[in-house]
Amino acid sequence: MGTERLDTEARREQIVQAALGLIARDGLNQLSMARLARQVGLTPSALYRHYESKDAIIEAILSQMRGMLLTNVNVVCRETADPVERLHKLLFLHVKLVRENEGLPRVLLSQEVYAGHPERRRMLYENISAYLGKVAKIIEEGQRQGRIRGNAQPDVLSVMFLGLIQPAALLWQMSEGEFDVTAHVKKAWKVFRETIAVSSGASEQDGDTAPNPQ
Amino acid sequence: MGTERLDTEARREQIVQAALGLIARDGLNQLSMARLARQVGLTPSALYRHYESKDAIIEAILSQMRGMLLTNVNVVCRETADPVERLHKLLFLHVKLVRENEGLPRVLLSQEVYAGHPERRRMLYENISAYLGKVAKIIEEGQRQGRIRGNAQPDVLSVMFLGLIQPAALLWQMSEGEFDVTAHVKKAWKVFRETIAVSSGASEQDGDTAPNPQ
DNA sequence: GTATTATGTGAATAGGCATTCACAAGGAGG
DNA sequence: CCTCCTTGTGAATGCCTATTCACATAATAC
Repeated sequence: MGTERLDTEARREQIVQAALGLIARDGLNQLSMARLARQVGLTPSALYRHYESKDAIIEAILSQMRGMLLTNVNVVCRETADPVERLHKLLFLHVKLVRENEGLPRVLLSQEVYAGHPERRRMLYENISAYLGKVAKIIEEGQRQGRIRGNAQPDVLSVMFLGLIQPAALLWQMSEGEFDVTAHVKKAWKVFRETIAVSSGASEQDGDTAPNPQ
Repeated sequence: MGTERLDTEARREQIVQAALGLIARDGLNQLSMARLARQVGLTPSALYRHYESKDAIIEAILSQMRGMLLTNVNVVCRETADPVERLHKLLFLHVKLVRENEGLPRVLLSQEVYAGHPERRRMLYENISAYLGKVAKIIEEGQRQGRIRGNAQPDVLSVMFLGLIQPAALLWQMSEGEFDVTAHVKKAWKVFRETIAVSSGASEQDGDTAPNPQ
């Protein structure tokens, strides 16, 4: 075999990465220990030196995904203070994430990951809820600042926000790249921005509507 | 066994229904010929009297789903002529469909159905595209009638329309019914209606804004 | 009636699956 | 050098999978 000995920490990382690649290419239920082992250049049994079971590997994948999503939120919150701009940046970071990591929606939306695993299902739901909660927080702040219209609930808008990407990502994957996610999301964002913007004119230009930055 | 002899036409229908039920409960990759056979009260080998293979069964399921989606479009087009009301009704028919048929999103969004099947992938994509195309047609007509704002492309709005349901359906399934799809879609529709409505005041009431019907 | 066709059964096949275990060899500490 | 722990292998286990085939029985045609 390739048989380059690696310490378990590096191997674990390598295994998760390889798994994500395989899922991206062939889908989740095509992921087998044998294929995964071949991908990292090991024998199937060697995988058990680093992960207790296949389930443990999947859990590692889920954990990594949660990390990626929450990282995006942190990034946009650090980069800008404007709530609308935060949503804007977050949207396109999400698109980038999905484009560079096809395995992500394949796992998050597959509904096969948590078929017989109640705790895993609950964990996934709480991860997504956490993400949506942060989006809602951004929206809420925008409403307090008067930059986002107040006559819509933040949690409803946050789910609609997710709806800007999710169907587009699906179409993108289904069409094998034929459908242009980025182009669609750009246009959809434009509509959404006008939707959430306060009615008082300022639709295109960022201006002096926000008095205090923090 | 249950062994009530049925002609192949009735059996085929019964098999597809049972498969949908199993998928709804346990997910697609838990669907096996053995389980399916037990569900309809037959032996696995008996299934091959009515379907050539497991793939053929899955294709029958996909075909049935396309039928359900397109039926909804036809229903709303027969029930009302108003484009906005058509979208409204279609949205809630879709919710009803998903709620009564959990297997539908589990197949349509699973990305596992078409993993190694290029033609099936293409077929699914064309089905969804056809559905979205019809939605876009409705929107386009609304724009011609002056009931829907013209400064957004119908195809973009149609994907956004899908985005009103899809993430909500996902959350509903993930939370095992805890997340209230219907309530969310109601609120999301309200926002979306205001988004697509012509800016000239008439947000709630149907008015006399449209000069020529065709 | 008999012959034929449609629908069912049960056993068998061949392959993939996750997982385990006895063993080998590298690398570090003494 | 010897020892121990870590990381690898390859074979084996038991289970589940889709599919096939020889055979049985119900219904239908003549």
